[in-house]
Amino acid sequence: MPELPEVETVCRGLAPRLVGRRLARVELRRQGLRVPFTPGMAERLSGRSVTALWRRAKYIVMCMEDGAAAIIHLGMSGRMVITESPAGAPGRHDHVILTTDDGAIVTFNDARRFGVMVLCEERDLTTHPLLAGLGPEPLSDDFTPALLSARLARKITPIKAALLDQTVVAGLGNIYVVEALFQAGISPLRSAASVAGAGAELLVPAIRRVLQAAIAAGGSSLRDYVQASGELGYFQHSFAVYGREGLACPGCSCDPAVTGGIERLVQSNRSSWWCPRKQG
DNA sequence: CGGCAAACCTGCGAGC
DNA sequence: TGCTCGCAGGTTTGCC
Repeated sequence: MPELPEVETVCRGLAPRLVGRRLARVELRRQGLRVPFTPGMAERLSGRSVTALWRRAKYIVMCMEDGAAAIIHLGMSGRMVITESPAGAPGRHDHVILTTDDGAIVTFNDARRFGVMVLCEERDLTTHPLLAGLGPEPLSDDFTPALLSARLARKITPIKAALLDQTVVAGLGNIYVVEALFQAGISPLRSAASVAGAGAELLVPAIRRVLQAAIAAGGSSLRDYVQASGELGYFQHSFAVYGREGLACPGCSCDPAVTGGIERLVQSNRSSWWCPRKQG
C-alpha cells in the first residue's frame, strides 16, 4: 500500500490526535509482524506522552517523553486508523491498539503482516538499521538533480529498479516511480547511469510534482489504504499510466486501438506501465 | 558488490 | 456456487 504520500497523509492525520497525549493503554494482539515486536514495548509506551510524530521515507516515527521512539512501517497492507470509541471486538488483523488519555483509539491493522513496529531510543534513530541507509527525502531541498545523478552514476540496473531502491532516494514505491518516469518522459528500461545528468534534471521535478499532487489528494487508495480518519485517498483517479494497460496515453494523441496504448512490462518482479512513444 | 527471483502472508477478482 | 490462479502499494534473503 503505502508509499511516501500515503504515509505522509497518515502522519498528518495521527499527529494532531497523538502528539501531546498520553498513551493510556497499549495492546499488542500478537508477537510481532514482519519482525517481532521489541520486548517490553507495550510496557515502555503505556502511560507515557507522545512528544512528536513524523515521517522518514515510508516509516512513521513516534517519539515519547522518556526518550523512546517507535518506528512503524505499514508494509503492503498496513493501516493506522483513529476511532473515537471501541468498535466492538477487535478485527482479525488489528495487531496493535493504542488508546490515548482523551479517548482516541489508534488501531494498527495489517492483513498481510509485512508491517513493522519496533522500539528504540530517540537518540539512536539516525543509526538504527531500518533508517540509517535511507537515501534523501525527495521533497527536501537537498534532493537535487546533481545529488540524484551522483547516486545513479555507474549503475547498470534499470532506472525503474534504481528509483525503487530506498538507498538511492527514500519513499518512492511502484506507483510513484511509474508515474514519475512517465511525467519525466523517461523509459523504465533505460539504465540508471544513462539517466544521470539531463535525465535527472527532468526526473527530480517530476518526482516532486507527483508526490506533492498525491499528498494533496490524500494518497492513492487501491485496495487497503485509508487515511487515519478512515477516508479514502483519491490520487488513483489521477494516474496517467499506472494500471492502465491498453488505455490511451494522456501525453500523446495516438489511438490505442492502433498503437496498443499504454504497455505493461515486468521488471525485477514488479509491474511497470509506460507509453513507448512518450518515454524514450 | 550488483542484480534478480523468491519468500514472507492474506485477500480479492477473474476465469473456469 | 466454488475452486484455482494470478496479482497486489514493500523489504529482505539468498543465489549467481
